[in-house]
Amino acid sequence: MILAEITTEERILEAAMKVFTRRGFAATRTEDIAKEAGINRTLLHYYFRDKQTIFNLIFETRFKEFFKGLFLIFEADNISLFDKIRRMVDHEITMLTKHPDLARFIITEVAHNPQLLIEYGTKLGMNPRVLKQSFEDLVAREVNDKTIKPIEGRQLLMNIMSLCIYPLVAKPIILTMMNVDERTFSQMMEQRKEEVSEFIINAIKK
Amino acid sequence: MILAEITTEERILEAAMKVFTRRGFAATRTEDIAKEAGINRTLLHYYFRDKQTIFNLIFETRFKEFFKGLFLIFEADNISLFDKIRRMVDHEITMLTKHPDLARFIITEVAHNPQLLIEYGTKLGMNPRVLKQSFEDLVAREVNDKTIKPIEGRQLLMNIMSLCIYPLVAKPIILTMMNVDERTFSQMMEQRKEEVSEFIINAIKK
DNA sequence: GTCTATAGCGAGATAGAC
DNA sequence: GTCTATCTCGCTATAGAC
Repeated sequence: MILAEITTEERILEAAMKVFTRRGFAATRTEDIAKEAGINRTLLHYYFRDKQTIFNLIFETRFKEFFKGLFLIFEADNISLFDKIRRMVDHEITMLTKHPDLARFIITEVAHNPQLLIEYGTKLGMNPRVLKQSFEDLVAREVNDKTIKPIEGRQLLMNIMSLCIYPLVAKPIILTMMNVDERTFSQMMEQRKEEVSEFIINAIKK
Repeated sequence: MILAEITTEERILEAAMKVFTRRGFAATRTEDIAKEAGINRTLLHYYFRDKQTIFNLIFETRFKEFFKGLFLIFEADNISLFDKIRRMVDHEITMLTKHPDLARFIITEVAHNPQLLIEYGTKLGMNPRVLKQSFEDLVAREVNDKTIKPIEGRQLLMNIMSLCIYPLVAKPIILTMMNVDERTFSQMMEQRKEEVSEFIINAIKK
């Protein structure tokens, strides 16, 4: 039974993850977290000092989840641009489909407090400029070799991220506007894993 | 001097627009709005009953701003698919560059309360399904005529919206990650007005 | 219409019993 | 470790003077 034990601490973190990610810091009440965890609100303060402490733990975890896989693909060597795009698209859509509120959470919290991005980015050893540069250089080489149409690396990068991330960020709007249910939406995202890569490659190949 | 008069009521609405759009309902304090307007907090309650009342007024205005132009383009007849795409892209990027926090505001508030989309959509006489259908039919015809590669209308629509809206939604992240200043960012968005249309058209044309 | 003062309440945090 | 009771504070909203 020891393996099956879920400690109160874990229950709190699990619940805080759900609630913070769905509602954001400002709209979350500690009472919501306690209810979600099925525990008394006081226990939050016993295990973690205060709301902000719990939030910081959650944010770090989710921040890592959001960025880490992408940065690994950035760093990967000896991969063609097209394959890199395919990997990025597949990874982003797969990850965000599993965690539909994650992108909106990271974006809104960073918008409210841009310092978070610098702080946790540094903490995780990310150096955005270097990594972005590696992608931009790869694109520049392909443009120079005339294997793809002229495009700035940073514009292409924005296009890739947009096509993967936006549908999940805007999911609540899309569900209503397109009148689809959760199941159909999942199928559409599944379909995008293939189609978006090809869409991008068709857009840039000569 | 009468024309130059700005009433207290207008000042409050102007301030509320800024603060709500930047911070969202939950993170906004009425004190923030009062400070931004340069007035006493009590006056908010004199002119408008409470925080929620002000928010509703602001949300309706901003909701209209976000959706209206797009729906007019949807409805426009006798325009080729490619031209419709060009118009949508130009309109969305122009509008969102002017109001950089608007998309994030609409998305997060709707995510917290999906009923808003139905309520205000109906109020403004939008019927998303019909309008989306008109676009999907147009795409289906072009696919059928073999003038463009096979693609579902709703996937194409998502791609268009993604490429226009995401960079503005994620602006706070992009500024840091790409190490660009406000001015450079504006230039990048200006550049996108042309490039995104061509990117999409290249992706789907035969 | 605009201000000061204050009521009222919701939410975070703590004390202390068990 | 977990609970009940309570303190405190910040924020919304209102009363009432001017």
